[in-house]
Amino acid sequence: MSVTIKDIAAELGISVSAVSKALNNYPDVASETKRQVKETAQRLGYRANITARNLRASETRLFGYSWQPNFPDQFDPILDRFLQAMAEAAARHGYHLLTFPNSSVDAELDTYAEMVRTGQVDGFVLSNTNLDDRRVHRLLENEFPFVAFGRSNVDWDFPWVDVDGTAGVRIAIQHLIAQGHRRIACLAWPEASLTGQFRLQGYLESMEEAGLPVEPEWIERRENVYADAYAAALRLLALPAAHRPSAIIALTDLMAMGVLNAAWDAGLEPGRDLAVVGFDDAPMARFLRPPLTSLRQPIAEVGERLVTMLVNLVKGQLSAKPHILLQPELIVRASSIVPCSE
Amino acid sequence: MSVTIKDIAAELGISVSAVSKALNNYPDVASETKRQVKETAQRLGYRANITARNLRASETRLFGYSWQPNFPDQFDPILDRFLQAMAEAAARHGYHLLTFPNSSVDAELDTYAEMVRTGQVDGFVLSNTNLDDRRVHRLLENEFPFVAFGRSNVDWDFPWVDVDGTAGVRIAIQHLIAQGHRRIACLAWPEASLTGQFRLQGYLESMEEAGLPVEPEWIERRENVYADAYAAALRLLALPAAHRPSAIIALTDLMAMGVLNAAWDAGLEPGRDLAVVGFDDAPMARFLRPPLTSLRQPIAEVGERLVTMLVNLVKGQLSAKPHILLQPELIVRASSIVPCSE
DNA sequence: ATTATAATCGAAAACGTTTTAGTTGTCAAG
DNA sequence: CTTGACAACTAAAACGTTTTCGATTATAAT
Repeated sequence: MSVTIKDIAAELGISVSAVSKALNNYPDVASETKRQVKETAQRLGYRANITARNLRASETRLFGYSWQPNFPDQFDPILDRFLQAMAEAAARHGYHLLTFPNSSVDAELDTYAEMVRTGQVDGFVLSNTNLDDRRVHRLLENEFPFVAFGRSNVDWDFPWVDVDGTAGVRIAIQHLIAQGHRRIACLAWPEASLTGQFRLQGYLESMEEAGLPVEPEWIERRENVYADAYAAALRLLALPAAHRPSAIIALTDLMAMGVLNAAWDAGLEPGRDLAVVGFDDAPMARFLRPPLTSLRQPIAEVGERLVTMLVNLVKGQLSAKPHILLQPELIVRASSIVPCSE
Repeated sequence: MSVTIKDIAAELGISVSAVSKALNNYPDVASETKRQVKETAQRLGYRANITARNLRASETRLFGYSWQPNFPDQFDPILDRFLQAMAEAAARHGYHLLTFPNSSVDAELDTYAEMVRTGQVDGFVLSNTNLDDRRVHRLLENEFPFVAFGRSNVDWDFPWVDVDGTAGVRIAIQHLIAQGHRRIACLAWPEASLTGQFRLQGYLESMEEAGLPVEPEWIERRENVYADAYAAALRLLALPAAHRPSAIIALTDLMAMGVLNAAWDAGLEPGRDLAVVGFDDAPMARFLRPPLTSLRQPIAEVGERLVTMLVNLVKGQLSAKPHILLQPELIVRASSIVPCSE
């Protein structure tokens, strides 16, 4: 069918091992032979059979990436770019990406186990990790190569890249304070989320630094669901005037959309009567009404760093487990630029 | 390292071929032996080495899916669910998905060629096909298995699944007409797009059927870019009152967002002063202001059908090339439910 | 008792590559 | 003339399966 190493050997009247070594630039083959081999390989259109090479080297040059389908009304605004960044970085190193969304944690764990045992991938990229993450635990246990977008337990030593949510929210809060806001609320996540903790911490820190009080009712812990965010925002806006926040930061653009609509429905104009900040800088954030100020994650860099880390890891060229914390960028738009009219 | 077929053979004192045949339920192996083999395989935690099996069978049980990164301000609202549907269907048949976004058509073609020759995948899934699609042309030429989300030249015989854009837009227009609208505009795509042609055809057909005139200036052909859609909508809304459309259908939700914002900026309230319909039913469509009426593509079914078709194709169990046309569903929301006040 | 038939298993090749351990031949040093 | 070093190559094993073909045994039919 397709042209193999054997065909080249036959063509030149030499052995297959000579051909293989010529193609792989072994030192113990004459440069003239190398030249001839490469020339014939080119001429016959030879391409090494990946599967055979993989069997020999017991590797697959494949990385697995799994994510969990979101709730129906949710969406992952950055999956697209994340996948692209990872796939491109992988291709640069001769790897490819195997994607397998799983509907549940258990299904995901099963798939991991299956892939580890069948040797289907050389390593994994995890995302949305959390405290006591079972995937991290399992892979550490099996000593299988992986990197993670996100942190987990501090005593688990594994390579990760994360975006500094604390610093990001601090920047956003400082931006709001600079515009004169003093009553700032935070639409946070349930305590179980480590990412949520980091981001909330940024809120608390910067408020305290600015000497601003934080009323307990300004912190709403909700799931990353539109309806929950909408309801919470309505409640915040219904507070008595002296306590009503003039700015709200939401930990997701999805939640920020709930805030925007709650404001409109409460008879307020977001961007004028209420400052709103989101997180993620989803592609549609700039098209909302008003355009949404949001924290942009350097998602392409995250993907690129993760993959190169993983490549080095499987090659054994990684002495310590790197921990990389990247900084988000505040993209200021109309939803937060109007100074607070105290 | 890991447990192979040889270990089972040694454990039971039989040959590797017997073990292999037992595991694959060959008829010429005693049922008692089968039982023992399977029991030991279970006990030792045996998993067949995929690479070895692939080399033997000269297949990879991998399907390739490539897509082109969108323009910066665009986003693919359905990539997430499409990938999920495909990956899950693939997993059910023992296949996995290799994803490799490419930045240009040429890069994509190169990657295809590379993968075909190295035998890295057993087949491809294409999407966003168009007339004279070079990918389709190449793969047909090489007789390499593939299926496509979308149609192409009528004289090219290949398996595809598509969503009936013509029928979809017809439903939407009929919905608008039923609400009393008579001046309906269409924010279409450049002529080069086959999908755009199909959808526009639905507009033209249903307008003609209803005996409604179509003024040339009601058809705006623009790229699928927010700014272009916004500008076009502003122009439509600036038409003299007698010619100004009371409803606009956009061929994408992204373009529909441009229409919504143009309406607001023109001092109109979309949903009350102007009906707007989009296409795709992006996840955020329901959260827009007002919630956007849109045509929902059965994207999960598209993905599932494509993959099962491809599985049958590579297995040679496909006599004719199937052509499947699925119907979109009109999701009616506030942006179009208020009857036109003529 | 002989032969045919079926049932069960094993030996070995094959997939295409890489790599180890030689093997040859040449040439210079002793 | 021997020895050793070196360059350039080859044979063959190995990776873990699957599958063809032949071998063995037992059973049934003649």
